[in-house]
Amino acid sequence: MTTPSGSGDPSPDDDRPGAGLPALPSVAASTGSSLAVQVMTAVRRAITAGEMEPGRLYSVQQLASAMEVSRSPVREGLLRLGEAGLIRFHRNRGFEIVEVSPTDVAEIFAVRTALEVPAARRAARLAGPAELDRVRDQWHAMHEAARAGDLEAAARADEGLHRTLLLVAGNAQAVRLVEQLRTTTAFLGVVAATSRRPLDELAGEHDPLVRCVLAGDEEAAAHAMREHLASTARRLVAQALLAQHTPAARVEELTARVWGDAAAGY
Amino acid sequence: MTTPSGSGDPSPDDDRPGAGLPALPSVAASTGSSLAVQVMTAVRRAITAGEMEPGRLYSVQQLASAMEVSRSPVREGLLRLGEAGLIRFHRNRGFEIVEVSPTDVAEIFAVRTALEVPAARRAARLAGPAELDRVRDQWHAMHEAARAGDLEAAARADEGLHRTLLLVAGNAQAVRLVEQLRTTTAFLGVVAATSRRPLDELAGEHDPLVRCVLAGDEEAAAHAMREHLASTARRLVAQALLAQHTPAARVEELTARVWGDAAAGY
DNA sequence: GCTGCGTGGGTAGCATGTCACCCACCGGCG
DNA sequence: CGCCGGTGGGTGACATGCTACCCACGCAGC
Repeated sequence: MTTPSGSGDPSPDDDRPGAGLPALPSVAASTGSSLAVQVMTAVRRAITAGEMEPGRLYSVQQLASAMEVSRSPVREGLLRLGEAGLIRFHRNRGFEIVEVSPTDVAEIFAVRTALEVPAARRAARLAGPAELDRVRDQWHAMHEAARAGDLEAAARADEGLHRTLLLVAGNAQAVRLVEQLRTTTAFLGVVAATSRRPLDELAGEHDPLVRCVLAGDEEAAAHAMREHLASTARRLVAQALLAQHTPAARVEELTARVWGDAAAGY
Repeated sequence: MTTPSGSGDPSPDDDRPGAGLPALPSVAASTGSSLAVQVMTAVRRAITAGEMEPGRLYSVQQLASAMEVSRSPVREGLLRLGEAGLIRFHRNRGFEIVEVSPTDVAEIFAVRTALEVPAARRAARLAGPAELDRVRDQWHAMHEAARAGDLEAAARADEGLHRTLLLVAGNAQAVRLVEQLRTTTAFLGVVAATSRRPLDELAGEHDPLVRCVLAGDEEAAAHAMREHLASTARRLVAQALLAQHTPAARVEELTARVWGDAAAGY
């Protein structure tokens, strides 16, 4: 049993599709939820960790034996990832990691701008004391995580902050959609954060936004959110261009093309 | 084999969960794609047709035998529907059709406004001759369908028109998200269209929008799109309120609460 | 040496078996 | 008469068998 790749056959050409696949983080420990979502998490982490790369074909059977579960939950989790656009299935051939293109990133942030800028404006107006406390808490948590260098915690706090603002604005659908978009750009973000050192900077970027929301200044909050998202977009688009081996210029041009009058019109 | 429910046992009490389930439209004919998506389509149609109603518990086994396929593709399709929010699973008890709440509808249209109004503006500016032709074609198709009283065709043309405008605006992610939101409100729309007679009216509502886009008048196109979406939102929110047996008032108040300054700010 | 075709390995998709679990029902006990 | 624990049916989740299908490789023919 175990993985069939372990049968002492170190064939020199590991270039054929799906030969290597370094032992995936066994899914064993986390008993919190269904196996399918554990598989989703594991695959996402494997992608961010660079253990699975785009352009290569993997198979359900392969992952299943690597994770020591059956094919059913693996297939289920992968299908859900596929629906989210993270992987793509090729009928009877396997699936591959979808490379997030710079255009995708720019589009995603255009959408997020359209949704989150008005949300920030509304949050500044509508937030009650309890909600403001929650915003403050997550803000502090983010700075805390940044100081400790804890990437994952910082990402969680960042997500929580944006989520809270959207919730306060009162649109649950927008919360859902933004969260969905976020998972697509997530690994890019992690890679970007590890390759550089903008953790403090990233946390600090939220400061004006949070301050404006706490002060109830609607227009300033909207402006701060727009600036924050634009900054993040530039960073991640550049990262995506880099990952594609494109001569990492054209960042401004790409974001401008997709955004257009967004920055002015919203 | 076949369905076990056909074993000549017309027990009089069909009130227990999931007893009835009138023979679902067998999924046999459409061989275009995987069984799972055929199941999704079939279930959606069953919901719109009123063959499956909210508040009642159904099961995978039940649907599988009704459609004469195995449980695997049914389960797969249902999970995807669940992720989209159309159905909700109750652990070890079955699943139920989720009733689309008026709040959901209002939120969905708030999001669509945020995305589609700028898209209309950009489409008016960026559309080339070929794209304008396509817009025109779909517009004509919609009027044609309205004249013929073909609900489904009209809905397709409507969707195609909005999709084209978003595509012209250059944001594929927005296309994807709007399409996703659309499937949620789809059955409500169908019900609304059948119960009243606003097919011509609905088609005519697109006229100013299309004209402005064709004329390249950005601001007018944006304004027309906003008006169109607001009108549709009012209609569907009212419909949702009606479906919930709520004293169908408060339409304005609900949309205003969710939209807030959206109508002014975008 | 180059091209066309058969063949085999591997894959996704579907069908079916199995299990732990939850809830409704029911009979006995207080 | 009301509460309460046993029990059985039904469910989702997972494991596994099976099949049509696609693609790469290799061999025969030119």
